[in-house]
Amino acid sequence: MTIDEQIAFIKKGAVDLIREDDLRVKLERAAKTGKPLRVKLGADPTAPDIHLGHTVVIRKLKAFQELGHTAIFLIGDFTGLIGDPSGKNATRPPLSREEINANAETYKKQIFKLLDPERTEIRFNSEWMDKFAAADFVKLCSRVTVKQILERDDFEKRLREERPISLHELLYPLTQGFDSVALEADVELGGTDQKFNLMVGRNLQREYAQEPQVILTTPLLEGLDGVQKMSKSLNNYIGIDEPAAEMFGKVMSVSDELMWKYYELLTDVTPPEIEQMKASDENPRNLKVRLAKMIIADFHSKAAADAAEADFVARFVKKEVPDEVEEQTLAAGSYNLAELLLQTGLAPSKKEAKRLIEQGGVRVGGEKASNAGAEIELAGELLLQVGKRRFLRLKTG
RNA sequence: GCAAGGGUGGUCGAGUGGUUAAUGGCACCGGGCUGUAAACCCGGCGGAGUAACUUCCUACGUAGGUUCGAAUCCUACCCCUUGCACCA
Repeated sequence: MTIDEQIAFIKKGAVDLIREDDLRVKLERAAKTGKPLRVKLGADPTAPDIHLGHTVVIRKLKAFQELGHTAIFLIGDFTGLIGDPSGKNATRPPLSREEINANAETYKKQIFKLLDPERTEIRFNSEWMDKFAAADFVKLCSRVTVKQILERDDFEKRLREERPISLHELLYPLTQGFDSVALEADVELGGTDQKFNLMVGRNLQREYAQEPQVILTTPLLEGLDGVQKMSKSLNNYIGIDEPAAEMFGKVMSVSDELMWKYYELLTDVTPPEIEQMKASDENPRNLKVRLAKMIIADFHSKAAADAAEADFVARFVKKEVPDEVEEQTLAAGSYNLAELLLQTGLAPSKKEAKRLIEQGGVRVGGEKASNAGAEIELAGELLLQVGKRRFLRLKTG
């Protein structure tokens, strides 16, 4: 790839690139000297449960890696003690070393679905911050002015609204910025909400006589609802550990409109190709199927993607029973239907079981059940279905 | 420590003595329709028992109290937010 092509590849879907010229210089030098760039991405040490929203920026890290550069995945175990100021959370309870290590392992397991472990450094900022004496910290603080820190939007806003800001919150951007100095980062990635912190890193590096890092920010990805950002707490996310079939269904439930953004941020399809698809009169459903399969292939495999599609078609389009059905074994005999649903976990309570039956959502052996009090004779195999997507094969034993 | 405001079901948020398992939105579940687990429409959405229900139990921060009756009033306590004071 030429340098221009590399830049285009890196820029795709990004919001800020500061500065493109600096990036060009760095890329050219790396090409000439053969010395890869050090590209940093910071993460919280709290329970990692990566979803597609997080992968937008991770894919950028991957992009650099594919161009031959070094990915640095920084786990902010020290900064985690502060917590990125959102105006809401104060100091967080410190995690134990064991918890941090366990979380780091989970991170690795998840990010290596995308990244190449051979070319990824996993680092912790406690590595250098724990060695910081109070005097060192004072020195660090002397490198920036209060005014500079208060420029951060949410600080500025809180100040204006006369809401409190704890002193330690001001230290967060500073500490994160210093990580870039410690790591000698050439590039730092982050979501748009990280822009200020990334800029502080740039400024601090200048203070410490390093070449300032290039910063690249990525947009927040909307979740399945198409409105709010993808997040676990809003339950509108697709987790990268989810089964392929689950991912497929979730992607298919994304609106036609949002599908384009997913193409842009979650695949390597180029902007011209995306435009071409938009212009074609292809059924959007088929384009969405393609999207779903690409995403699944990243986290599972091509084969799993094909299987997920087949399963989806069978289950929702043809309304067939899927190939793989969970099984449970019960003693032969007579069972009250509502109780059976409760016992097998298909319904959380008897009342819910009755509701499901009354609303026509339950099938027993393929037949729609209408009587919640029905006695079911269990001998041999019996297929239970609740709704369109929950199946259970009962066996006697 | 003082003062003010607040703690309601998965969530947000009404309700300020009596059809209150508690309006409404969101989320979620089932059904219909469809190119889709989209949109839209319909139904449901604490639990238990019943053939059924104007049945029973549990629930509005915690513990008591007033009352025929309280999420709603009183007392104590806990927690959250904000301001002030103390300190400097």
